[in-house]
Amino acid sequence: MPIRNTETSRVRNIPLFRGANDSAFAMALSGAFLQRFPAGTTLLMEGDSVDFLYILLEGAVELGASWKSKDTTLAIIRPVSTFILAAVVLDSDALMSASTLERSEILMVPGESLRRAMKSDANFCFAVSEELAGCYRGLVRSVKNHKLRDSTERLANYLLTQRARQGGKDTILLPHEKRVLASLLGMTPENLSRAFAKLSAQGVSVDGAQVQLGKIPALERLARPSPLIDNHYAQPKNELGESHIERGKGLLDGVAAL
Amino acid sequence: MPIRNTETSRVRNIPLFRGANDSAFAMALSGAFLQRFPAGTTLLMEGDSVDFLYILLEGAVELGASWKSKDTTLAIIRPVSTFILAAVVLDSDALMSASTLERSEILMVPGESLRRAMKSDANFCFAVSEELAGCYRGLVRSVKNHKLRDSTERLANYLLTQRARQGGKDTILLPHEKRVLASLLGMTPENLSRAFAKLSAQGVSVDGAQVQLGKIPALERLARPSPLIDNHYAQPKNELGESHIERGKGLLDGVAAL
DNA sequence: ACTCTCGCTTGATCAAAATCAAGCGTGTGC
DNA sequence: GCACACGCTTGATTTTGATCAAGCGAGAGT
Repeated sequence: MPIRNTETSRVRNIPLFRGANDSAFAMALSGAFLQRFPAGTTLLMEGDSVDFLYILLEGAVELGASWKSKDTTLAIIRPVSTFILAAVVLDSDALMSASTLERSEILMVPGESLRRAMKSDANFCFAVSEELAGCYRGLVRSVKNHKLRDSTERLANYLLTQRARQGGKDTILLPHEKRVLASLLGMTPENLSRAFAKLSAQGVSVDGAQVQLGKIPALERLARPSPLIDNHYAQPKNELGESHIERGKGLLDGVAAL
Repeated sequence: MPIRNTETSRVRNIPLFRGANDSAFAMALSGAFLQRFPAGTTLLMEGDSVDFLYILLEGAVELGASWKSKDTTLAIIRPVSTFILAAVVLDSDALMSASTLERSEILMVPGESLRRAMKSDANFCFAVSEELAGCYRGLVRSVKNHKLRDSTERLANYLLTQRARQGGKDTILLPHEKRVLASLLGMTPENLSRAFAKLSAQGVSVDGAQVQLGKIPALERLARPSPLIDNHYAQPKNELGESHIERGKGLLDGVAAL
């Protein structure tokens, strides 16, 4: 599918491409095409060779991994963000699988074009480094989240993060099915239910996808959110829910779709 | 401490700098200095602003994190490799603490010089992107390792990875204290002992830092090592034990100091 | 030699999470 | 309407890992 002007300008304005010069931008997008996928489509399996950088324009995609009949969700991508950038830069195989959670619109940029553009424009290349560094830091947060907190604490922090991102109101909307959320938070759906039940002591009440946070102070006391693990300030997100607010000394960064 | 020629040429030859042009290399290292630290020195705490890229030339350093009086080891760095590159690229605060496990020799490169060098030389900047992508993929492996395997499986895979890296012999030497290893593998020292005990069924016997792997096939049956999680082929390592064998289509990559 | 410390192990107990097994409610398709 | 599937919840049970509490053995300092 051909790329329309609207898409081009949307992509031109994401942090990755904003600083690129016109010829590098044109070079990167040469051979790129737009594709639409229904929900539940597998875009990429673990171990596949990666030929394109994916840029999610609409919809949602899940990055996951599996081993010995277990599987887990590593991140959920929301527009506008790129994914599998690291594999593209190294021209190597995918370490994660990717599949659409909703009907999605994805711009597919040939890896070779992207790498050539990087080598032709140091500013663009620097932006790619920044993006990768942001992804890396998002993952560091994720590892800390998993190694240092138990499942109830992870859920409590997830709720507070969503609250911050959804405007600070005391009622939030879970953006995904609970089973997906459970997998993202590293637990079973059963335990997610139980974790919600435990948090009723902190004023949390659930009705479908709606969650009321009744006693924020109590919830914060349990969750102890930390800017070194949680990023409450991301909105446009990349591979790991990473915001580019990160740019700029001292500002908040990173983060954890989880 | 001034930088000697030997150090300069060692650094010049690591993947990060090999492709840089001479002026970018000189620019990056302008203002760099060499420093020696005894074992147990804290180099950096979580949340500190990061002014230097660290390049470990000798010794070993532990990257860790803590929350609510718990702490964990995220990675162990061995020469020659860089660490906290991501924070330097984004000029932001450290998400991990760093401290020496042994007496260490570290080259400290001012962040600002590094960023200027990146912007002046697209090839160098590309190498930084590759390095970051490798770090990122190492962390992805780490997350998979933790979310998909239980502690005994992690230990079994760790042993097989060490075996491969130490030359394939059936006796390996644990490179760190067991308590550090336990933290890296995401368990308590007590449970590490018990995990070793369980693996005696797979022919594993421990004597201090020496570990005999008596029945490799049995151990592999339990461990089910996967190239998408474990990297058996790394030797020179970066922030996450990442090897730059990764470069080059199709070759193995990533990995998991853990 | 003698303690002291320290790293490690072992056992007993406890807490957290996975698993197994129903059941409930809503929406879809027939 | 009715059956069915599906996502979610709840309870019972098992497994896994953490915590608590000794104890062991090697090495350092006195």
